[in-house]
Amino acid sequence: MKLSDIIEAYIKDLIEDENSVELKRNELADKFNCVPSQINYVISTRFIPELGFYVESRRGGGGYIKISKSSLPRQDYINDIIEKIDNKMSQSVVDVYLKEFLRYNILDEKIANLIRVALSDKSLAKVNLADRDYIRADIFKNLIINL
Amino acid sequence: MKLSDIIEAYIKDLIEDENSVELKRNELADKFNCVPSQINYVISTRFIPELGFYVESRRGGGGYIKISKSSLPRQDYINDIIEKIDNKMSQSVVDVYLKEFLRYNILDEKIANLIRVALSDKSLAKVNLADRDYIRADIFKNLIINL
DNA sequence: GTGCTATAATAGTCAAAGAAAGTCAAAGTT
DNA sequence: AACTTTGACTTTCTTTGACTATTATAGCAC
Repeated sequence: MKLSDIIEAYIKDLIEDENSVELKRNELADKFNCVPSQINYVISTRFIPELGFYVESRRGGGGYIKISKSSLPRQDYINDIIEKIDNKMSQSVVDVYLKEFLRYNILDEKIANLIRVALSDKSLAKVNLADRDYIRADIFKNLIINL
Repeated sequence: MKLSDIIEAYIKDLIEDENSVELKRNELADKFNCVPSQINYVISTRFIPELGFYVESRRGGGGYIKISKSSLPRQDYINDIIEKIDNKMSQSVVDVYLKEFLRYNILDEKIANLIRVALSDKSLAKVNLADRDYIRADIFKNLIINL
C-alpha cells in the first residue's frame, strides 16, 4: 500500500547485519517498480542523519548508495539523537523516530504507542497549526530525556 | 434513521471484532453515497474520547482513519472518569488523577511519569496560557483511553 | 603508454501531479 | 435551536518525471 514504507523496511532489513548496506538505486527502483527518485524520497524522509544514519553515494558507472547506521552504545545513541532533534517535528517524523527506537529496544510497544498518542494531531488539535510541530518536538524531547 | 446514525452503526459493527478498524474515508463515503466530510462529522460526534474511542489518521497516499476502542477490564471505570473530566486540566489536576490511577493499578509509575512529563508546563511551554489547560485535557483523555 | 574526449551509466534535484484526510461554514432538516 | 448534510478549500504525504551532475570507460590522437 505505502510503497515508501515497504522500501524503508526492506532497506532496514538489509542494514541489520553489518550496520550498513550498499544499494544500486536503479536496481532497487526496478525491484519495487517505481521511479528511481522514489528511493531518494525514502532515504531523505526515513534515513535521516538525526537518527544516526549516514548516507554516501557515487554516481557514474559502478555508482552506489551506501547507508550506514551509527553503532554507538545505547545511552550515547540516545543522547546523540536528542541533541540532533529539530525544534519542530511533524506527526510522521515522530513515527520515524519511534520506529527506530523500537527497533533498538530503547522503548517498548506500549510506551511508543503512548508517545504516539500524546503527540498525535488528534491530541494536539487545539494547538494552532503554526505552533503544533514545535510543541510536538518540545514534548517529544522532554519525554525522551525522561525515559 | 439518519445517515450519520447508519454510518455510526456500521463502524461500530466493524470495531466489534478487533476492537478497532481501519477505514478509508473516501471508500466509506462512497459506500454510503455521501461526501467524505460526513465521515468526519460522524467521527467527531460519535467516536470521541469521552466515549472511549481513539482515532488516528494519515493523509496522503495510503492514508487511513483508524478507530479503536480500549477494552481493558478497567475500561468502564476509565470511561466514567473520562466523562467526568473537565475539558481543561491544570498540571495539579493531572497529578490528582494520576495518583488515583496509581492507587487502583490502572497504570504503573513509569507510565504515570511519562504522562506527567508529556503534560507538564515545561513540555507545553510554547502553548499560550489561555489554551494550555484545554490541550492538556485533550492529550490526557486520549492517553488514558490507550492505557 | 599518456592524455583527451565522447559516451554510457549512474545518482541527485526539484517541482508538479496524485492521493488521501481535515476544516469550516453555509444550507437543509427536524 | 440543534443536528445533519454538503461542498469548497486546505494540509499532508507520496509518486512521478524531466532535467542536471558526476563518474567510469572505451576509443582515439599522439
